[in-house]
Amino acid sequence: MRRGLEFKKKARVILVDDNYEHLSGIKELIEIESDFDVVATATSASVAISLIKKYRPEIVLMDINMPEKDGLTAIAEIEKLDLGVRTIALTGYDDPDLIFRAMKIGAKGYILKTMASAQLIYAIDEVASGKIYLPATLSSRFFEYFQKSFKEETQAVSDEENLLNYLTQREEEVLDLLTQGVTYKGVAQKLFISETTVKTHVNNIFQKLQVNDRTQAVLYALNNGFLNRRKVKIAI
Amino acid sequence: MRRGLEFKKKARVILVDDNYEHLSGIKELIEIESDFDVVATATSASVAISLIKKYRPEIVLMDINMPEKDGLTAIAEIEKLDLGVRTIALTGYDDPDLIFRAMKIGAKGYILKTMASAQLIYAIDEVASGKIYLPATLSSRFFEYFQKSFKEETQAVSDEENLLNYLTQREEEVLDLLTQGVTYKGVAQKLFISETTVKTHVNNIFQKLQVNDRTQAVLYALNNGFLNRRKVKIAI
DNA sequence: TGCTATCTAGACCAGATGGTCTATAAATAA
DNA sequence: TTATTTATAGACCATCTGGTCTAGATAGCA
Repeated sequence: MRRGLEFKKKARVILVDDNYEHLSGIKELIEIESDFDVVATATSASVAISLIKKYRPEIVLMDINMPEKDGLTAIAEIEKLDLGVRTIALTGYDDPDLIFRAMKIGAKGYILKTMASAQLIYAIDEVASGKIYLPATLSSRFFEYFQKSFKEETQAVSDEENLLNYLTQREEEVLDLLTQGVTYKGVAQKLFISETTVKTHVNNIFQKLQVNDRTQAVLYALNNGFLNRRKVKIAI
Repeated sequence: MRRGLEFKKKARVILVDDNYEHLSGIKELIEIESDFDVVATATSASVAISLIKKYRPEIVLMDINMPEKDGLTAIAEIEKLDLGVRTIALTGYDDPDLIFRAMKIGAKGYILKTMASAQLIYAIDEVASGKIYLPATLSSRFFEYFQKSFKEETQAVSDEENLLNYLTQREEEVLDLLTQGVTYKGVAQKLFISETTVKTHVNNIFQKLQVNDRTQAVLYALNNGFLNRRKVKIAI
């Protein structure tokens, strides 16, 4: 009874694991070691989702590695339901990609089955109180992955290689409009220049970016940071 | 002397903080409470960078809030140098946006000035040994921010609103090629169909996506998750 | 069985796009 | 001053793109 006397309602929990033995093990653990209320258990993701709709628990402990519908997809679905249910991913693997994807889709915690039972209870406690919980080791792994994918995306081309840097001011303005799907005629009107001038600029842009048409130019611009002062992509 | 007797080389540290009192305070703390070697200190980011080039320390403790060049920019520059220096951001603010940006550009840790000195030493220890360290509270804040920005991007449009979901299999294939900058002729060749058929598909795509030309179609596709099974954008 | 959706493809045409060449004015750098 | 860069714009032409209409083949559904 870690939390002892208190006024807050006991958090209700649903457990999901395709392994029945493991399921009852965790159930027992939680009931003995904490004052959380295990309102239901499920051995498949689809059953779990209907139980969640029925019981509206605060917390769902979801095994990631399950046949049929996997846990990650299930978590995504639960998040989409937007019932305020907070999901903790539970798995045997500390694969950073798994961790990243789980956190991405909205898991509020991620713990390993090999971790001590106290850590599991602590995690539920933290998540139930509105926090997001990742053990330090997993957090570290997550960030390595996070930074790595970021680096690959952003440092893929240096300033000298980024052909966008060779565009003139006016060419940038034209390209900016092209990336918004504006036609030549539209560009001409917006910039108060003739359509032929637009074409001249566009041809220069093509040459500088080494592309053959507007679509490729737009794609080049989007992929090479033309708007990336505001938005950044992360490889998944 | 937390680490006591050991064979590993003492990690060398450079401290950066525009406040000189604070700087010497931390220096003293590190020298008394740990066996790290403070090889240099700096009160500005630009001085820090030259010191880093000179001393090649393992660790840099960088204050984020400084006049002139701010700490985040400095960290980004240090990362770009690619000297294997591991930087820890040190600041008074637990603003999730700051944390996110720091981790994004490659900071290996982020700690608050208000945190206990033991935590600072622990953070250096962890980072020096190759890990990434974020205290649980900051990590939690980071993830909230991370998930929020993610949700905004991906759930901006529901499935029913996402016109991409109304495309047929074949139309998706065509659009996929268009988003790679392929011409109609190219699409025809790749899909082994006539150019007229491509045009028919493209026209249907335009109608379904309610756009007027290929560029707009490509933009719609990119902005509405056409590739988001692989790549995901995060608002910064 | 008939209805519907999907994929295929042709015809015809207007207009948009892209390629190339030339040329002028203004600003800037050598 | 001269050369270069940038922004402007016209001419000419081939090709690509997009709009509309028709239509056959196939598959699935009611």
